[in-house]
Amino acid sequence: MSDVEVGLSFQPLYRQAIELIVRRIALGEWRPGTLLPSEPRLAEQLGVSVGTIRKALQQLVLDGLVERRQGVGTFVATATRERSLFRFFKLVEDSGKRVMPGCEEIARESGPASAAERERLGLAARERVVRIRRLRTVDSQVMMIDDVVLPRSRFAGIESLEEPLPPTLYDFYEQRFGVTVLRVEERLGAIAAGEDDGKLLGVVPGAALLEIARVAFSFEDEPVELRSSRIQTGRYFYLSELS
Amino acid sequence: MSDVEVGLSFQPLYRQAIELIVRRIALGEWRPGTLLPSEPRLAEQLGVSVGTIRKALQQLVLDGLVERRQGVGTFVATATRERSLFRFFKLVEDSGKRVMPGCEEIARESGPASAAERERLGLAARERVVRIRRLRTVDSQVMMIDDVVLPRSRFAGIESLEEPLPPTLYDFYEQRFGVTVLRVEERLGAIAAGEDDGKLLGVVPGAALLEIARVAFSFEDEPVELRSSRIQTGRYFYLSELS
DNA sequence: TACAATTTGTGCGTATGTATA
DNA sequence: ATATACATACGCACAAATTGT
Repeated sequence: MSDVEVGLSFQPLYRQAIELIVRRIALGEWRPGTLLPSEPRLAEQLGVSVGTIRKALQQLVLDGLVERRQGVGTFVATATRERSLFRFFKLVEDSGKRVMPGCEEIARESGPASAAERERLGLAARERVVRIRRLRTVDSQVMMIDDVVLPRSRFAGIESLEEPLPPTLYDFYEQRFGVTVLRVEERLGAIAAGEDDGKLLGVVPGAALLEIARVAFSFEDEPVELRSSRIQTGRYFYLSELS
Repeated sequence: MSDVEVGLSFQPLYRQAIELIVRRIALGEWRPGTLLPSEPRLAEQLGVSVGTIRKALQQLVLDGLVERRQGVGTFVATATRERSLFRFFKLVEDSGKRVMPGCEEIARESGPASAAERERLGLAARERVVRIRRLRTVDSQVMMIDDVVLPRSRFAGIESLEEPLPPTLYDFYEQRFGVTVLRVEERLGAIAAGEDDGKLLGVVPGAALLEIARVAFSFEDEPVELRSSRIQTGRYFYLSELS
């Protein structure tokens, strides 16, 4: 076994391999969709055995960072529209069928970040954010209001794009701004509909809404998006599967 | 490679090993907490190499069915009170700290299963269920109402136990009835508090509540418990982490 | 305290099967 | 048909953790 002892923080070789590969992806050296070197090549480059590389890549598959196809190779995972939709979108109908809502953008503007936004996005004082409000519709009925908050620093110029943003944002973030969303945290609660939300959703003020407060994280657990969704449940549910 | 072709349904050796081990756990031959044979012994018993057994066991660790400790051995996973609490209990405070609520049982009775209950629990006509209602409290304030529905066939005699059931049920199910919960599905929505719930929770009727409708599954995806929780959010949130 | 036995964790190497271009 | 890539399966050696002597 090679000795790659690194001072106080010893790590197994396959962990070190994981970190090296993740770093090259995070730095943009291997962009989403890129074909990685084959197992023997990677092993040679890193000076470890093929088995060690295999173990590292298998872990990266579990983390969702790469995809492997037998006979083809290992690719950096991409946020396709399909996967972008269903990876983090957990709304289902009564029957259990996944909902695929339409989208209507009704506002987009830049402004100073609030204290709460600065804290949750890790922004410095006086940094600006872009706020986007969109209505999600099913059968031309509004079933959800989405409020997205983005740090302008990471999404430069997004506030002045002419066309409405596409329905699925994470593939758009990736292609347009090089921002990869790896993980989201959602806090769910119930709130009473306010005047505005009630009007948009077509419910009386005070009606019970499901609220999802999401923070999306990229590499190094950097928060890159805040999102608040308010949903008129009854026909739709948030499905959580735990094991 | 050994030929273990099984007619039309070929499976890799490590998959077959997984199935054999799972079966012995599901049948109760290896009960929770049991020390499994060592890797070499398992390999010998199943007639495969140690590496194949290792791959199988690693997958079972990911599935949460076994736990491995270096220098000691591999154990069938047990639903300890600790893990029973936090594995499927996703309520957190504003700060992100996990909530550890108290528990007060206020009703337990046997009755005929409704059509919906029969369907979701996979019961035959005229089968009976046991219904348990409990209040979950924080700082002597009721923050959640839990309604648990169990098939009497799997939990014989639970309706006539004298003492109130323990706060964490899944370890109790396991020790007392040999029922192992492997997975839960939860559907979350917002509802308006009714008269009864409002009184118990100390909120006005019509207030927004978070409702969690859970189905718990055991081996072979057999549903073994229904649970409906209604929560007064504001101070508490349901935390969902997706990656 | 020291030592030995046992068990899993890590790492290497090789051969063969299967899917893809 | 050939070459390439990942998937499966086998074997071995040593490290690290634990337990009992």
